[in-house]
Amino acid sequence: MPKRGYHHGNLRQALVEAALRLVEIKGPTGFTLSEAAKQAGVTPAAVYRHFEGREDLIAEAARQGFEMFADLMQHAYDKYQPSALAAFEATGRAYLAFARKHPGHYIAMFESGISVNRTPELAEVAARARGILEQAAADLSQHIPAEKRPPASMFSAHIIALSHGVVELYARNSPGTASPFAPEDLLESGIGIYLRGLGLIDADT
Amino acid sequence: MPKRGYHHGNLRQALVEAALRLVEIKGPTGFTLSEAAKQAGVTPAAVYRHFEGREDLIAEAARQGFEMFADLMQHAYDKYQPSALAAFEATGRAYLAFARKHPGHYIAMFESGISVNRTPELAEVAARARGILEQAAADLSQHIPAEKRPPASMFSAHIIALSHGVVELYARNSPGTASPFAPEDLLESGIGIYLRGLGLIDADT
DNA sequence: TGTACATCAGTGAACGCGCGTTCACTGATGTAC
DNA sequence: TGTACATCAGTGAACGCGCGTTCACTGATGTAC
Repeated sequence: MPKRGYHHGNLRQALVEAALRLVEIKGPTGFTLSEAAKQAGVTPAAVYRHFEGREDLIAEAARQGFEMFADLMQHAYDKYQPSALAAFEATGRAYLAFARKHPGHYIAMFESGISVNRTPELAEVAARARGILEQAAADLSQHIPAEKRPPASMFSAHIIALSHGVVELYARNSPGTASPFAPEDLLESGIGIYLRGLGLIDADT
Repeated sequence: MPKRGYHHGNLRQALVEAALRLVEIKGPTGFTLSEAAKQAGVTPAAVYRHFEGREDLIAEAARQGFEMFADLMQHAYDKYQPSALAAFEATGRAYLAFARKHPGHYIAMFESGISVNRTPELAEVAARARGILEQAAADLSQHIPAEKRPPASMFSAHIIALSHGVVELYARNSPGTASPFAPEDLLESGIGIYLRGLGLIDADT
């Protein structure tokens, strides 16, 4: 029974976690293969037993991020069924919550410069995450009169863009860009106004 | 009459432009002082006659970007006066237009990792740009009944976030992230729905 | 249970590279007379 | 207009550094008998 690997135990995952820590603290540029190896208590060369190279390591960090992200989305979506509206709002909130809770993953996914099409696995899990938001938007779109109904994937694109913008501009510790609003409030109110604009919630709230 | 500088003519600006080109083509990481110098036909050491170092060079590129950005915003705002609504919409559109037209500047400003508080000049011009959007939002907010009027700076934050999100996620040449919508349409429709949500434009459009 | 062997995760040294930065210099340009 | 001088933009060589990657190796672990 091979309870542990050789020597280190689980170096592969330790390297991913070191990379996440680096990227979180020092930004997308701050990650280097050598430093990640050092933090995992290992020689840079050891990394090549588990990854093809620098890019492959950060891509794995991003993949794990998308996996968690998609799970979180799915959970938020399921939890508020069968209300299309509540489910849609919840997936939007889950976006920001994820960025707050897992900044390293978020950076690896969206700011590290790796392409989502780097590997089929990465593309697949990213598509899964996007698919959930689009499903929520499609559910919601049922409640809009067919003749004035814009495409559902447009809704989700709007919400993703708004969420991403809030994260990048207001939820980062950019010194001096301090907004008087908490990112959560900003996103919540923005989504609220948007949904009112779709005629899906009352105007007098 | 010193019509030109020594030797090169206007190395300072040539270096800024080389940096912009690099950052546009190879991303925020792709810029190096040495490469910028090389592209300007000059030794890396020459850069130090005009800038304190690498950071100072990219910061100047960002500063010039914010200057143009603020001018563009101001122009969009002025052009559609006295209609608060048209002016607000126009500043939103100007955001995306700027990102499209000056990708190098945009990257230097928002993706290069330099802080807007690096120098007072940079902070000042960034504040000027933000101020125009907030003014447009404040004008607009006059048209909302006072008792149900959210703070104006919240409007502008929503629009900035949405615009930034659209740029980052849909207006970049990220292979495979291709959306079925043109970024301009996405932003236009998003702002439209948002303004409807504020009760500022008719619901039946 | 004990021993001989095979596996392979991690080592340590080395590589070539481009980076940002420094320094004494040189030589083209502008200026004073 | 011509000459001597001062200025200072850009040079070229050098630096120390950390990077990603390669390679032959070693020695701990797992396995066969």
